[in-house]
Amino acid sequence: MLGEKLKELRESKRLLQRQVAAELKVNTAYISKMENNDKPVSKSYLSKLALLYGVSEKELYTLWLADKVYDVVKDQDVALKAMEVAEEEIKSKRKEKN
Amino acid sequence: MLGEKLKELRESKRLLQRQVAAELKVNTAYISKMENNDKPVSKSYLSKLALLYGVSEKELYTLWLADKVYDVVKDQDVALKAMEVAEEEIKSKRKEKN
DNA sequence: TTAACTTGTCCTGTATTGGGCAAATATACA
DNA sequence: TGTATATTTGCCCAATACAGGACAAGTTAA
Repeated sequence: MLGEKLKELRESKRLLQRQVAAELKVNTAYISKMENNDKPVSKSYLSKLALLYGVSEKELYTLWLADKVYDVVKDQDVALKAMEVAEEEIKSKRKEKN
Repeated sequence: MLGEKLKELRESKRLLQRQVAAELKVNTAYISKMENNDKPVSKSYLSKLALLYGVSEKELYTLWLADKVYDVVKDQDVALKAMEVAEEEIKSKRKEKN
């Protein structure tokens, strides 16, 4: 999800992986892997990528986090149920805070 | 969430941590930590616990997975949004399968 | 006071990250 | 068509993080 987004953004900006790689000071293989979900995107690059692509860091971070959640539950048949339970927990913790 | 459940179940069965610990062949400190969410519950114990407490392994597994999800998103202000995005991804992947 | 539970610290082993490098593929284009 | 450029893929590796506990000491509850 973050990978696809990054690819979309890069293409919409007409940038080459080579250019993005230079910006992040990594090689193109790593960029390719990020965009294809072969490697997790390192959190530390989110701000640079957001700046480069002109989107908010929050947007990228949300997708980054969604990827992490997805990794946890993918292929599990109780995935949706588990997420629902976790969601309720989040909500109830938030209420406590107030 | 799994921790609380395990504690509930144990108490409803009138078992001591010592007894459960013996069953799993670990010491009571570890049991205590599982029940208090100080340590993740090892997946490999779920079946034994389910048997011991007379509940389905699936039920415990769902809570176990919910814990994992919760760990990923807790304290993040985009938690709910991220989960929602991940949920959509799960659903769309499932549709693909058919 | 004793048994039950919790907490802090420590340790070992395994898994995961964050990459690089080289080779293989795909794409564009003259 | 050939060839250069872009991208992907496979394999590798070091560093770090995390799991799965043990143990001892501290607390709590009967």
